[in-house]
Amino acid sequence: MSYTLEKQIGHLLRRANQRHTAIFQDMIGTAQLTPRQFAVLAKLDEVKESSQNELGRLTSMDPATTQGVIKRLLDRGMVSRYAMETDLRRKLLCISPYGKKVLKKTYARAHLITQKTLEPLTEKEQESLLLLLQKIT
Amino acid sequence: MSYTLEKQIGHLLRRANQRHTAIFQDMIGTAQLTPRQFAVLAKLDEVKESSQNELGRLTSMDPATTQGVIKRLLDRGMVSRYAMETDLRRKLLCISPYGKKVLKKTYARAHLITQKTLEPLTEKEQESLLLLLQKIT
DNA sequence: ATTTATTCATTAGCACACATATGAATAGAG
DNA sequence: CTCTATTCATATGTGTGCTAATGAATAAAT
Repeated sequence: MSYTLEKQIGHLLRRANQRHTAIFQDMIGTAQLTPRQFAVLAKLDEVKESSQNELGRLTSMDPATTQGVIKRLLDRGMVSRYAMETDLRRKLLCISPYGKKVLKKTYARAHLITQKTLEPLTEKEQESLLLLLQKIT
Repeated sequence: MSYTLEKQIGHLLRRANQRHTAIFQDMIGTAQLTPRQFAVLAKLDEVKESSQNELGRLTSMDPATTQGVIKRLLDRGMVSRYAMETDLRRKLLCISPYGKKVLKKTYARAHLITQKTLEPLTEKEQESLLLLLQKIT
């Protein structure tokens, strides 16, 4: 009946995620963005425009979660929303000039956060971990 | 300026965790336990008794989160709570007979959930992943 | 032995994350 | 060209997960 919580993949994934989130929180600085908010801004900067649900799919969030994240970014003026004439269900989203400005200042910090998270590993181990995680995704 | 969300450690950890949670949800069966609830029951079965905060530390949850998880397990009669005479701040927790019964029936499923989560990887890759995750924790 | 610091459990508030349901709008099949 | 199925955004409810604050109790230090 040996069951060791500390060696379970679920527990380890959760703890690793926990640590990364804490590092993110610590190092993200004055931008005051959450990991999800940053991911959405970065993706929106990449694709330029997108509907809400589509953006959620691009960042691996379900519609209900996406709605909340976008709402907070709208409230803070980092994202703009327009009605779409060709499809009245959709509302097109794009990053606002302010959102873009914040994002640009945050990329460097995001890089440092990634470094700090992977710090305990060698270069090869880092690549290996990313590869293995991609495989189970 | 190249920033690829899909290759970020944070994003990959989150997605891997997401997938594991979904598998857990799918396969946990009639016990209707969440990953956290199962972790707490398993740990409580291991240590036999513990205060709430201590149990939280053993399962990597902060006191506020622990409180909610324990409350739901208490409501469902899977955990019992006693006042502690030597330290009036603490309340001793232990798994109830019903909780133990549910837990025993769930261990096998937990094992299958782990297998399913790691399925895309070879045996060596699985060990490697667990090791790397432990290192960044 | 009194002050100070720490710990315990709880609460409030914010931010995901998911299931499920809704009404509106579009797309697909006959 | 209807009827049906799907998609879009939203809403509600539950369950983490965190910060910060609280009051009660214990431990540590002078």
